[in-house]
Amino acid sequence: MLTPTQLCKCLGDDLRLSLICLLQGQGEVCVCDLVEAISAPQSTVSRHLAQLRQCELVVARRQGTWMHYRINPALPAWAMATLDALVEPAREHLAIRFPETFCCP
Amino acid sequence: MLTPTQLCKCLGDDLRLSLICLLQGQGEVCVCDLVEAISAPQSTVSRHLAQLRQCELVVARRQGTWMHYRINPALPAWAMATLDALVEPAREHLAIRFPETFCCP
DNA sequence: CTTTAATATCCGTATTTCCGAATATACGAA
DNA sequence: TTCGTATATTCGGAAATACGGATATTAAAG
Repeated sequence: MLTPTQLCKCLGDDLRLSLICLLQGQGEVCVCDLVEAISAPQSTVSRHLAQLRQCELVVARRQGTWMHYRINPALPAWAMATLDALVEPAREHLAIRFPETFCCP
Repeated sequence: MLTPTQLCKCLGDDLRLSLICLLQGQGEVCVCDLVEAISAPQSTVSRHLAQLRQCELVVARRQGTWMHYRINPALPAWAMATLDALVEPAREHLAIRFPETFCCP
């Protein structure tokens, strides 16, 4: 079960916080879009996504060879509130820009 | 200036999050009370307090030989909102208990 | 000026975390 | 089955972080 310390540890990294910013309010996003938006090596993005999954901050759905990630909708209220407080200033600070077109249907 | 990632990094540690829980809503608390409440070596507590000060999450006021710490009242709104979301569940998870009597006036 | 109490800093060590190339896996198409 | 694409995991090494005993600093008291 997700603890406050774990949540903060997850969010206390530029790359993971960027991933959360890209997912928050976007429904599902596939890995290739995340890799492109973050412009980091695929293995790095995948490793951080696994960590977010481990903490149950995100959930994944496979569709063929693609994996679609989204914020875990079953997150406890305090965790949701934390994301709500952080995502907007984080988007600014990390200069998050969404991909112009999403690669997966 | 405090960034979202920095804030999360600060809160992503049991001891530092415990300190924040002890300070939140309590006004000023002196180091000896924090050391007692957390029951960790004094040098450890002091080191983490320095880190929180460095990020401007807390401010300190000297009164004689004592140091009184409190949450930085000038924290940006998003940081305040983050603390508000996290402190209550963190108090439960970390089993924070306040000292019965405070040692300093 | 010396002592005592409260707090901060130093320092060597142990642990954790991060990275990305290489490799493995899962799946659909031919 | 074989190939190609998307994603995950492995691995060794580099960097950051945490620890706590010892020591330094600061200030009040005698």
